[in-house]
Amino acid sequence: MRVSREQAIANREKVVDVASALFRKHGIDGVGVADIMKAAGLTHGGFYGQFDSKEDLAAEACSRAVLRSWDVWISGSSPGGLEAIVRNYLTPEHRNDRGRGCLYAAVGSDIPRQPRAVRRAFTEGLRGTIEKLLDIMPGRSVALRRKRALAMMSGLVGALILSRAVDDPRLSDEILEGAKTVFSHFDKAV
Amino acid sequence: MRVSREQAIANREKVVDVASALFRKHGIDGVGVADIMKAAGLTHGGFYGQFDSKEDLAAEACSRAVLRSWDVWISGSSPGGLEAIVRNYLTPEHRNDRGRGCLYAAVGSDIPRQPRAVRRAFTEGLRGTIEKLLDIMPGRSVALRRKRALAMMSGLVGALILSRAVDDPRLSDEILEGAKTVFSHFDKAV
DNA sequence: TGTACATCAGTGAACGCGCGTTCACTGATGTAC
DNA sequence: TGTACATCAGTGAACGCGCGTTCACTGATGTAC
Repeated sequence: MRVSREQAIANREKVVDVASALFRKHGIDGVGVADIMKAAGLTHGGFYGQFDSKEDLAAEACSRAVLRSWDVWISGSSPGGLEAIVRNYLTPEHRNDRGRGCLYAAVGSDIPRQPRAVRRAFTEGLRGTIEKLLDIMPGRSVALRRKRALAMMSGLVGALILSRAVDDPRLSDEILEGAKTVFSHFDKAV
Repeated sequence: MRVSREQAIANREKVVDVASALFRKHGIDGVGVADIMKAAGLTHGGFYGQFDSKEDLAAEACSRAVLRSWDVWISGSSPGGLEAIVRNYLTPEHRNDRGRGCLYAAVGSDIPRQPRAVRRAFTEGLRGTIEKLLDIMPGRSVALRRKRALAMMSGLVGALILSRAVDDPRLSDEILEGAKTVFSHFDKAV
């Protein structure tokens, strides 16, 4: 059943989109090629006509996941600056919606075990996000602003990961609240 | 080949120890029961004489991983207080040695996908660590000290996860350094 | 203390299952005349 | 514009493999006399 060239391109896009959500929700090793293709409305056999391997798709899906989340938050939180980013990032909604949330928090501790291409995609995404955070970070020198950007990134990602890992909803909320309070104006220290 | 009762108990301990390291190094879903038993010097068939399931072992191994890392760091960093904990936690050695490092950073983003018993073990471990961090955290009120403890925990775990995920050694070192600088005296803010 | 037997920790083959990947095939699309 | 054929996106069965788990078995340990 051949389809038109545009349809084939649209199908490929759909697969990457669906994969970018499923990988974040269930982990890269937690979803199969067949699951992804099924969620995209296709059968698994056609996968290797579009991608070299699952690893190939994972790298592309990671790049896209970064673009679809962080880039939007940073420009979308623009008027409020850093405080607005912290407020938008550390919400119960973000915690509960892994599939559309931050890639770094969703698969962070899996990445060291992933193949090179996936790690590279993650790294380049993170590098870009840090760069953008640096642009709006206050501080006397670039070096200090960069340190703050890296620390803030760590704090946000860590808080989201722990709030998702924890089994107790009260502790989970507390983690989000604590991190929100502290990181909202942690740039006044140091 | 029956062994003595003490030997059997020692073997079980060995399995939990080995599992606690392998789970941190390769992820809970990244090591098989056979791998663990082999590393403990046994064959995989005997596993179910000692444990109900892989999940059962994973929960026990997580509890042990917490006791063998955080409890030691907190009491071991005692004279230097918080600053010493930050300094000891955010080192290249800790980043490079996942098997003997912090459980929260090693498997944090996998935990939401783990069975209930494993999540509970993680949660109770984290709750205890937070409590101990709270005891040495400065601040006017308990509520503030608790918020700081939660935020510091998030910052440390997030920084270690990102420094491990990243493919570029320079960026990785930078993350550790940035977080160390900021979190060493972030309690002076807020 | 020594012997005879029951117990049970550990062995290794086997199971069912889901995974990533391959492949012969199908039939609508794209192209050449 | 219409027809005949080549192309190739997508199908679904099949592959080899590793996983968690089960089970009949082994033989040293523990126990009863």
